[in-house]
Amino acid sequence: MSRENQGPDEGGAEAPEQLALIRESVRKAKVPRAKPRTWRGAAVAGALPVARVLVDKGVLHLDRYFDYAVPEELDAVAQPGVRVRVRFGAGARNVRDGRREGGGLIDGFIVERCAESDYQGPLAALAQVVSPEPVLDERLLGLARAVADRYAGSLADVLQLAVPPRHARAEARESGEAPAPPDAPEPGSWRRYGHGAEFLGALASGGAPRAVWTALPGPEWAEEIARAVQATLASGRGALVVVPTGRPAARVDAALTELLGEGRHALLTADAGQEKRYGEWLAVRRGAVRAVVGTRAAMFAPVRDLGLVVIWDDGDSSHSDDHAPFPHVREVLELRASRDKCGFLLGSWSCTVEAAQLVESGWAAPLVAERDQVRAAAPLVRTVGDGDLARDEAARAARLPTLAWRAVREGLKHGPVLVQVPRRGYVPRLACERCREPARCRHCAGPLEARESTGALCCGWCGRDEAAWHCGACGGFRLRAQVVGARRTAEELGRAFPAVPVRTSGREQVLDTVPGAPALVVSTPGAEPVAEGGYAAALLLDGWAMLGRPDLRAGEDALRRWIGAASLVRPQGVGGTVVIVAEPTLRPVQALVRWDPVGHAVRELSERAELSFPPVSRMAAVSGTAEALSGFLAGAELPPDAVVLGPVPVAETTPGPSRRPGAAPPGEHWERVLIRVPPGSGAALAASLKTAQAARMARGARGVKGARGAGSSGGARGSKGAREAGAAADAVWIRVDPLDIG
DNA sequence: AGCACGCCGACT
DNA sequence: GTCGGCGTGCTC
Repeated sequence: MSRENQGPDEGGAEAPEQLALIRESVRKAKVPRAKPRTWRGAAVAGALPVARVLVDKGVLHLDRYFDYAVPEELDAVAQPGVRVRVRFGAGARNVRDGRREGGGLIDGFIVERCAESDYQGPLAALAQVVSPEPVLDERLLGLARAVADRYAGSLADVLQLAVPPRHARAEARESGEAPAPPDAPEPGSWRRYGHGAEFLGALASGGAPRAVWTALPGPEWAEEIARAVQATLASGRGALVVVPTGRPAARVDAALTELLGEGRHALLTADAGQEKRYGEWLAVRRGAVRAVVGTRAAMFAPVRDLGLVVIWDDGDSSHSDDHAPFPHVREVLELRASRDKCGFLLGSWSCTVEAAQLVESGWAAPLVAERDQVRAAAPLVRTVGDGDLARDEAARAARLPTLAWRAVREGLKHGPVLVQVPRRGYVPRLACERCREPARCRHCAGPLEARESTGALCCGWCGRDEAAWHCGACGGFRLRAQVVGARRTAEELGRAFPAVPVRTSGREQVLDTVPGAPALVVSTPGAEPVAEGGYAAALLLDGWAMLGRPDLRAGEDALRRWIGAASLVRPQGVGGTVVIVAEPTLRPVQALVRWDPVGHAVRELSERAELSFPPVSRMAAVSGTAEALSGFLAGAELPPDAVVLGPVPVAETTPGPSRRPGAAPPGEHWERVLIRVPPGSGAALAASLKTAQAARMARGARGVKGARGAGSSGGARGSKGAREAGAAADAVWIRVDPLDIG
């Protein structure tokens, strides 16, 4: 049943403007098309009087547009892409005595101007055009929609990531003119790679090459990226570079300034203020700046005539957005490269399984150096395994094997020495030092943990203290336990090498660079300072801890972090040495010794294929109460080749600073299924999940609380009885490409 | 989410 | 008759 408020003057041939106010609702035969009009009888735009608006209201509407009438006075500014404010809500149609009540003002974007609407009813008018700046052009909208589809998320959620909040002062400033394109660069150190010069040449001549680039260790990568950008600019196109954090962003920024001069590129990072951020973004959108380097939010930067997208170090978890629908920079840039037919460059010292897959599928070409180039650039890597440690009683007590000791002492004669220590709290699980049997609670067999505060042993499941643990398998009573933090390692090393300054770099305080003079630099992974002239040596401690995590990516991640540290060390030709304390038979350790991250990734990839694991198969996780989950699955029309794994109980909300999205709210029991589809069915899976979710929302199921950020929780649980409790219980969380599997 | 509509029981 | 609680459905 439709409830049209058709006025008496309805359906005639009168001009769209100057329509009388609608009074009481009069039911009439359906009129095929609604005429735009405004409530107070104000005039509407003559041509294209309907504005199709994307209302920015989260998960509610999924991907629907709403039509509004364009008042005459807004005709000129109400162009596609501009931000608007509109009345939205049930109250908006409460028409009595010509007064509209309720229906608050909310933000939206005009997506399109049309001659008529297919909505059968009177249109409300745009309340306000916030600014004439067309921030959401067709390209960006298309990309946002593709990302929403890929991740089974809502368009509005993606737009929140893609369009920064407006800042009026920034908008008022002129952005200036785009400078003339620079000359094409010399290949420089790109010559070290088989097809490096060729790749640059293709970019400079307007081509769209796609490459997975395994960067040689050392500091040249930033300049190499800058040269690729310059080559793209030389072709008259724009370029976009996304790096994981502010530090590498600063390096690429410096390299671009060096190569292109000031003012030819924008730096888009999270720590800039809103005004600066929006100003830079606008300069990019307006075409005044053609090159962008930034962290993950920059992946949506509206670069004009995009010719190249670059992602550096795609294995870094910072590339995964932490807002719904959790898009990953690599995936978004892949979409951009495909949609805009532009070049694509994925660079890393290491290699993810996903990168290997891009090469294997033929989507991108490998961009690698010859073996002798690798040997010339990489340090010498030596291992200290369990066997060596066992034979090395004295060193064991000091946690520093003889070989490592010697490498440090030797290195310190020639320059700074890096010591990489896993972060505290990076502990996998406690195990018997002698036989490696995991340490379990004698009551419930849960994993034993060391209490944060006291270090005392307790059970991670039942919480009981364990005062006198001994190994059930071999009777040993020593645990291989906590990773010693960077600070304590620094103290120990300071005592061992009293004449040498010791510096630490970690989460709280990250050092950017250290001088080339002899010093011990103790750092957690990812926080390693760059040393002037490179480190003379590096020591990678507690490798077992890095590998011990119950995660599909543990091996790949460990190798990435080791290579990240080892890449800061001088080449072996000038004495650069790395000592890693880890079992030399383990695959990632061997890959480090051989400096073969690609081989490692390729092997992982084939194993994942055999096991039907991502990224070969695509997975999605759906979580909620048992009831909501079964209801969702019953209603979903999954692709025929989908396999549903589970449900299994969701791990209790982890006690920690950030509650993981998809974890059960406190006091609720949630379950999770993983849904897996074979290669080629990923899009169908996402579509079916989105459809099922939309259908559920349309019926009573209330939106997922906190879908827009992990924070918000329960609401008015239990207060108003079944309705609200039922609504919360109905909600399910959907995450395509969940991170924590394995 | 909000909000209005409408159905049904209770009461001046 | 009419008031108001709450279940249902819509938002241009």
